[in-house]
Amino acid sequence: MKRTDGKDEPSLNDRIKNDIEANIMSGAWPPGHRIPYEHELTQQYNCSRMTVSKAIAGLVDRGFVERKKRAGTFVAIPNAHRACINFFDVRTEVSRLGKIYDFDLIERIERKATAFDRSHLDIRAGNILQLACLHFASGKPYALENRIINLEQVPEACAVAFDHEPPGPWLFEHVRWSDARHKISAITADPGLANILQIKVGAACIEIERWTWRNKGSITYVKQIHPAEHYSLSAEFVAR
Amino acid sequence: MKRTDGKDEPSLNDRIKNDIEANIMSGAWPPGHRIPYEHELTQQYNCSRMTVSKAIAGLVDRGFVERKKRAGTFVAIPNAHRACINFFDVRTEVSRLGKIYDFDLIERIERKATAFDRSHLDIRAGNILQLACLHFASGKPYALENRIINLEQVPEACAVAFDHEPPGPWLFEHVRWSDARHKISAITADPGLANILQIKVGAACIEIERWTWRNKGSITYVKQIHPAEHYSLSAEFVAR
DNA sequence: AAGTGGTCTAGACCACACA
DNA sequence: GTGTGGTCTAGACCACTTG
Repeated sequence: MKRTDGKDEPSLNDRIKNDIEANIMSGAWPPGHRIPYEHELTQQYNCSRMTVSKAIAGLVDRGFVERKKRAGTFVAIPNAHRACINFFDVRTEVSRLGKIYDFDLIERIERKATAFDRSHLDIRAGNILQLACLHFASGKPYALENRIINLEQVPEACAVAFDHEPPGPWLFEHVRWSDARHKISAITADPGLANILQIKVGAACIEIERWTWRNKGSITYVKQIHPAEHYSLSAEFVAR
Repeated sequence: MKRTDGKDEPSLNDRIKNDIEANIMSGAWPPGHRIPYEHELTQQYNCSRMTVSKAIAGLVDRGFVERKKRAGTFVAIPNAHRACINFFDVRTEVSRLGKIYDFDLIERIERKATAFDRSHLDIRAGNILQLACLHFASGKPYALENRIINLEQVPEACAVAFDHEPPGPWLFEHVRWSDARHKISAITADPGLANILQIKVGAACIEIERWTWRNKGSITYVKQIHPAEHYSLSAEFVAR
């Protein structure tokens, strides 16, 4: 079937997708319910199987249905839902808040990997670059960042001073990564941290640790500590 | 999509995907680089255009490339990366930790929506169900949960006592939602909270708030507070 | 053994953005 | 105009799984 010219906004496979999704959302097709076979939808929409397959593939990607060979396609039984956080680098984050970004480079050390570095970067040996910096939003401390970079994976970092450009954006532009793991915790400020972040001792902070890989090679480990008073994370739902 | 976890032979479109991805990952094709035209890939892999198109569609979904009509397909310029948290209900979460789950229903109130309820559920009027419960992991307080349910969207909840099944799993099974927003913050325990969670006053806690909708209808708002000492969130990278 | 989804082909027409 | 991606067809063979 050719597409009827004129008033066709959505593609046919989008229409099929939406129709099935509506049936699931309304509860008409509860979890575990078998949706029509592909060949039935083919007849119902008077289209080829490829089009039906593409529609269902989209629903599979979003976790609405599961395909089982020889049995059919079924409304998925949700057991978890997924929430996504968009992590921008701190500079971008502060800009998006409409505040003026600044940062101080506190420490920049190039050295052989210590036991700490080896465990956090999951490497056996090699040289690393350790960086510490304090990010400001309109003059107020916004986050303390401690980072180590695996120089075997990112040798170019040796040549960068990081006194004018923070390491986050630089890495964003220079290194492509394939995997990252984050750990989000809550801590209270000890006197040293409180002094740096200009908050009260015992104040709540959010700690974000991130390990980053390109394929199997560890790129960087970073720990960012934010005063909780003016910081929270927001995450949006995605089905899958 | 076919998940080739084992020693499966990858499909042709998977091979094309992986080849392109490898070129992007290695840096051979930097951000902004135009990847080969579809008809070129068609020749290179000796396959039909549909197969190439399917491969590229997968890369678009994962945020690796962008297609532009009349111009070609280009390596995407990353400006943020996305991390996903899998939220299970607390009962499942505790079970997955290998601990014994239990909970106490502290409060169950059915009432007309107050100003608090109306702002948190984004409704003008109506009846709501307020629930408070304390979750335990092997006998230790694991999380304090405060929840309100919009009875206009979930009238069946009226008939449920929630003294044997916690509200999270019940909602999971009975209501399908389309959108959710989460806010993750760090707080310190005041004396009341410390007493309930059996932690020290001033101890760090992670607070997770969640607003849930089905299409435009607000379903539930929930706030969970976890002692930070034994709790953190982990998030995995997804390109898009 | 039968019927499902998984993948693929070799075409086709279209809208669109750029030259 | 021209050539790109966007979508679709009407078949086909295969692997898998379950009745």
